[in-house]
Amino acid sequence: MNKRAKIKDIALKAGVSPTTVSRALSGTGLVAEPTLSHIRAIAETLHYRPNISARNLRTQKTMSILVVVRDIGNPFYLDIFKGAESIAHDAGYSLLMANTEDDPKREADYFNMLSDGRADGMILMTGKMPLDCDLPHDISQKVVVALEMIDNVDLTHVVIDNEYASIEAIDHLVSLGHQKIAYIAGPIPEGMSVRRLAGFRHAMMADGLKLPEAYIQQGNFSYQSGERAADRLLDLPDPPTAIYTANDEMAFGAIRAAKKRGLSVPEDLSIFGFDDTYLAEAFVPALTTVRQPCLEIGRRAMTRLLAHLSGDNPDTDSIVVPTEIVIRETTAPPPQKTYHPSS
Amino acid sequence: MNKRAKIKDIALKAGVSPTTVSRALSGTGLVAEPTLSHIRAIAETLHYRPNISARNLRTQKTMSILVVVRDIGNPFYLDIFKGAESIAHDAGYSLLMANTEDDPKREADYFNMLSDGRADGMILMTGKMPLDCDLPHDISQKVVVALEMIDNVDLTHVVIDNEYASIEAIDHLVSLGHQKIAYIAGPIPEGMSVRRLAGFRHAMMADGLKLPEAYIQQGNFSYQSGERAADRLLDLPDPPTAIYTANDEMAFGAIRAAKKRGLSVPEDLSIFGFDDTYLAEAFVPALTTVRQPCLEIGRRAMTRLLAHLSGDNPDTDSIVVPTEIVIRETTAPPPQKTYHPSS
DNA sequence: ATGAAAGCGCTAACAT
DNA sequence: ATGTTAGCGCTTTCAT
Repeated sequence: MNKRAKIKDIALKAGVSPTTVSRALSGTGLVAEPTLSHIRAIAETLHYRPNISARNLRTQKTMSILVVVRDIGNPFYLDIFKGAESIAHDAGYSLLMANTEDDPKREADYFNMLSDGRADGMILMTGKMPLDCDLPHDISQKVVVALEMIDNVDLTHVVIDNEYASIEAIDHLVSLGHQKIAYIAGPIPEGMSVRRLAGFRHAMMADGLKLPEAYIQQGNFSYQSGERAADRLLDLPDPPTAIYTANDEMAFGAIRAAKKRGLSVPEDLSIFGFDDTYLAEAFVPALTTVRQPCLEIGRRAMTRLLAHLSGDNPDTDSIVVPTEIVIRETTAPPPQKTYHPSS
Repeated sequence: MNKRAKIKDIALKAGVSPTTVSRALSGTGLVAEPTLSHIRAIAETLHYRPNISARNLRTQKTMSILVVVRDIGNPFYLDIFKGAESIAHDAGYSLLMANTEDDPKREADYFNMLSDGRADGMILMTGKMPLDCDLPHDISQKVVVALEMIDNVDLTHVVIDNEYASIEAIDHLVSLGHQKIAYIAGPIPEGMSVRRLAGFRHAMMADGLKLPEAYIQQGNFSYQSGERAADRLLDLPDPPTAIYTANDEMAFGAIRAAKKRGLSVPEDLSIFGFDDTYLAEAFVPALTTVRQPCLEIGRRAMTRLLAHLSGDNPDTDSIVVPTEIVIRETTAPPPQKTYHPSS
């Protein structure tokens, strides 16, 4: 094996200048036909492959995009990755995994990578801007925010309408006859949790339902916290007949809490999740939930980012992708009034 | 905002040569003390950050690693990513997501990226080598195979002992009193599926149990296929009292099949999964399963790869990481039979 | 301990 | 349509 061929070698062998070779190979359409195919043939013979670092240095691009999340171990991001990856790959871009673990140093690191030209753009899903780092001056054309909103920044956001989603969910429960509906919220004051809670309050009010404060319990998105929150709810003197949760995992926890005390889901207690994660469908009983179109979020975010990078669309207006409720097996009309749960 | 400072600017301001600046900043220890801190101070003032493309071009490195999977949407990889990322990040490397979708073209693409110097190394989890591409001559120092084995290649493998894992699982079921144990396999002839099936057969034989061929059903790792396979098993004239599955999702499907026909898990039927995926624990009932130490697999694979890249350890001997069985709520002694006395 | 000079491989301005 | 020239910003001999 010799060393790799470079443009110069091809030029020499083809009897043209390196420039012509470069032009021929990158398909600028500025090279006449006989030369073109001649060059291509030689490149083929020599197994030519461009040196990417050299190109990157010259063009000031890297053809890679940072995808920044809090926890790379969270399955929720998977479809977003997948959607973003498919768009990026088609455009010749690669995805760089960026995992902040909520560590401010890491958050800053990844922004520095952007400034350093180690990546051309970023899809930011941590819900926060970093401290202590140089933001690129053209940040609005390099960063798209997805999933979690960040207030007061002029960046494109790709998000769902958390409030509307809650209204749809509650409306469905109400249409089944539920009046005593409780909510298990995510950690406050995180933006997403706050908005979903607001949506719930809003929906309950719009439907004219009573909402005792004890009907709002807080979890941290883990199934364990959902189980504990549901325990508190079911211990209430006047427990709810339906529980709406801020994510699917807490819904799974709530199902566990119900089963533990001999309650059937959905006969004795309805459960409504949020996210339509992987396995919501496989769960027994299959979870009724709000579907977030994660593939779509990933695609839209990447599409907009690429438009920014190519200068095709500098707008930073937000993109709201629609959610839909998916009715499965964990919701049903409330039980008839009895003192004891029926078997 | 001015344009970014470069080494030359610092050199000018510090009254030294670019060479000295480079040496000072990369900590080679070849610069005397007064100069050193002087240079550092100026770099700080100018917010100097090195141009990575230039460095890459010069050093022929990129400090990034390809992580190649069949389907980036599969949650199973998450902890492997996480483990690999933590090691890589500490060493200053970034991870490039590579998603093959089982497309030979993509598989080749990612190897080409390696050859092209777009990435320094690769962790390969697709279980196959690509066709139609130039493999780097020093491939054994650039590629580590994880999770799925590839036969006849001289590359480091980081894998679990699928056979031993099956033996442990079956032994547990046997110790509970089960004799009629069926298996839902993954797609044959994929390496992983073949090995787990072999392990199951081996274990059944070792325990002296009868194994009718109908007790081995095949799925494709989806929960739906698990449900269908379990249906076939439970329709048998002499159905099993325990089902062992090649992954957790198919186990969830089997639980669904059982519930559908009014069978309780684990009272009427025991289910034993494989992987200990996310949610195995949250499932109701919580799934008894074989835990694959994915974080560890990711860490070990990356550690070895970095050792290869730095030349510290050129060995390609395989690394076998231990599994363990996790007993939760889906396994119990088989139901009593009036005419079959048991423990 | 520091500097001068060369060059990694590519592409883009500016000719012709 | 093709060539000439220059240079992206860094690191690394090789000299002093």
